[in-house]
Amino acid sequence: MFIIPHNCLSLFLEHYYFIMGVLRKTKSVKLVLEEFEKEATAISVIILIERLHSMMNKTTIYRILDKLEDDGFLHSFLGKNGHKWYAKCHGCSGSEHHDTHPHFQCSDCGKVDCLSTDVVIPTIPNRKVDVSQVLLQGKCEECFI
Amino acid sequence: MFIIPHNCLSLFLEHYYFIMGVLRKTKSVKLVLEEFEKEATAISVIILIERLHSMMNKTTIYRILDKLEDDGFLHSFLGKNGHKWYAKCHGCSGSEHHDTHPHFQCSDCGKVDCLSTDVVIPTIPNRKVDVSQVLLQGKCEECFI
DNA sequence: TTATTTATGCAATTGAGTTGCGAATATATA
DNA sequence: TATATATTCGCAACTCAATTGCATAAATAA
Repeated sequence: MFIIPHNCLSLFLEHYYFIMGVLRKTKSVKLVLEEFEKEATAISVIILIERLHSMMNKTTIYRILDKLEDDGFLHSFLGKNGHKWYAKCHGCSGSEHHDTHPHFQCSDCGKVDCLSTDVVIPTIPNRKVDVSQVLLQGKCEECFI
Repeated sequence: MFIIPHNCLSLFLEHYYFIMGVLRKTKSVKLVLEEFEKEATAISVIILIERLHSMMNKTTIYRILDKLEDDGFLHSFLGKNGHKWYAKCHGCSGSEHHDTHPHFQCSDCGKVDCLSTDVVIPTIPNRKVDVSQVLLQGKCEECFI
């Protein structure tokens, strides 16, 4: 794995172009990647469309997010009302996603973070658990007085 | 709490009518309750609409489910594609829901169960966790060879 | 530069869930 | 039992996230 300095847009892009299965270096892909570079937290598709709608079509956004997830660059999950969110992956590849970490959504401001704290999933008799989706809701650091 | 024999429809209904804030004993409410009496697992709204569409309108189903949840008789959660599921509550009241148990969705047959096994949610520094939603996915007892 | 492949924009569509409103039905009152 | 009145229901229209098909635009290969 490469270590990408947090505010280096070009390296971040290069990293993606180098590692992943992108076929064309388009302006749209660059714009979407930049949003995730700027943002430490997760971003919902709705917010992303809102931010980028003057620069690209929502269909394009959906398609790029799909692709970035396939490539192991982003992972997706559902927020509290079933809407889709995306966040950067750490240590994932195109062939496998390693992000079974919980997500935390603030009930006040709506912000969503990836938590590094692990949630221990108990083994269930006679069942095989492949994926675990944990969404915690409450007050985030800023809304928690 | 009353103990309701599992195959006794009338007692099940009476229990609801006795405990809850239902105002009218309608045929529609009875039909929905009977579906949950028959079924040990959770039921998705989509399946419920499919089953009952010849007997009642989908709007009515949505409204009844809403009400039964308010009354603490059912609890709801989102399945893997963000669609709503409902299951019977155990030990909930109109004022408070006690079902923070995980749900298990089979990736083969799609069935969803409530698990009694508890998932321990770690305390997160500087945050207050109010709600935890845990959805596990894998193979259920029947699809697990 | 030109040919070829892939990505994008646009418009239309899908499908879960919601809303407003008039009609039907359950319960209360006489 | 008949009538009043409050709640519930059905229907149609709507909202909104997400998807699809197809013609056009843009990126890369030749």
